[in-house]
Amino acid sequence: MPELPEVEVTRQGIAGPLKAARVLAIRLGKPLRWPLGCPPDALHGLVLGDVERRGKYLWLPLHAAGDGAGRAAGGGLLMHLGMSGSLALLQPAPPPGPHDHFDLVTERGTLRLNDPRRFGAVLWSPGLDLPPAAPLLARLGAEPFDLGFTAASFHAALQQRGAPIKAVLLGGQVVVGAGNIYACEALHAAGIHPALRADRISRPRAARLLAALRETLARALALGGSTLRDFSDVHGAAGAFQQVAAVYGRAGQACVRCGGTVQRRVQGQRSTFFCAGCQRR
DNA sequence: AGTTAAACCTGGTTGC
DNA sequence: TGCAACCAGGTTTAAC
Repeated sequence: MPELPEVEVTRQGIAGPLKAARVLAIRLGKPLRWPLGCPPDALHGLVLGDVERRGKYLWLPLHAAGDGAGRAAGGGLLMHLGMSGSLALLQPAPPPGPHDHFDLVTERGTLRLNDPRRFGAVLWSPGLDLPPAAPLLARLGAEPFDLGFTAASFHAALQQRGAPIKAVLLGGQVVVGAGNIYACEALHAAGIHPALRADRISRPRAARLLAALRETLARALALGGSTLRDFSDVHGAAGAFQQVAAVYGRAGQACVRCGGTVQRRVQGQRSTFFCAGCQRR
């Protein structure tokens, strides 16, 4: 499910309610991508701080109760929603279903991860800048809404890449946040062919692509993300972006901009949707 | 080094 | 109706 907008919608839904909540218990379901990395009991009594997002990861800081400015005790949970994960904040929490694989029970509700495909992850790390979290985040590129990330730096990074621009966007080593839906949509909005080599994109077109990516992600965020199958926000509400997608999932239909036919092709073992009429190499 | 395939899983849809 | 094949929002790991 989740690309940056869906993860950010999730973060915004849980950050306020969980702030300063004390952990009462952990419940584990079937295995996720990695083991938790600590005994579940070790989290009892820890208190949640401000939930952060890095790329498509969520970071839930946890510190010892009554730990004012003293010890650097604690760490946090690094969470990823994988392909089919979503978080819900439940109060009270009903009995877990067959795809509910992680519960963080707090005094202010239960944060529950539902993930049918189990590509998601919940990982304890003593710090965001320490293993095992650090090596996972180290490969990530710039945050798309970071004001320090400019068209010039985007263009410079693209110059180092010989892969198709669609693959570069998906890879997340230049800029994070775009998954298959928003990579397709941003490229369409920018009028760039998905198979164009990244290092052949001119400075003006790179600027246009960065602007298109930001607009696409911001619009999706405003619409609560995309719900293709099973994504929902923490209150169970579906996103609406998929209803306004220009190319994603629209193979064979008319391009909303030029009237051409939207094509589907497989690129790096992922479906790419684009319009050959108005997306140029 | 850098790109491409395989792997991790389940479930829904499509087609014979 | 049954069943096989294919498809799906992601990322790591192994193989060219």
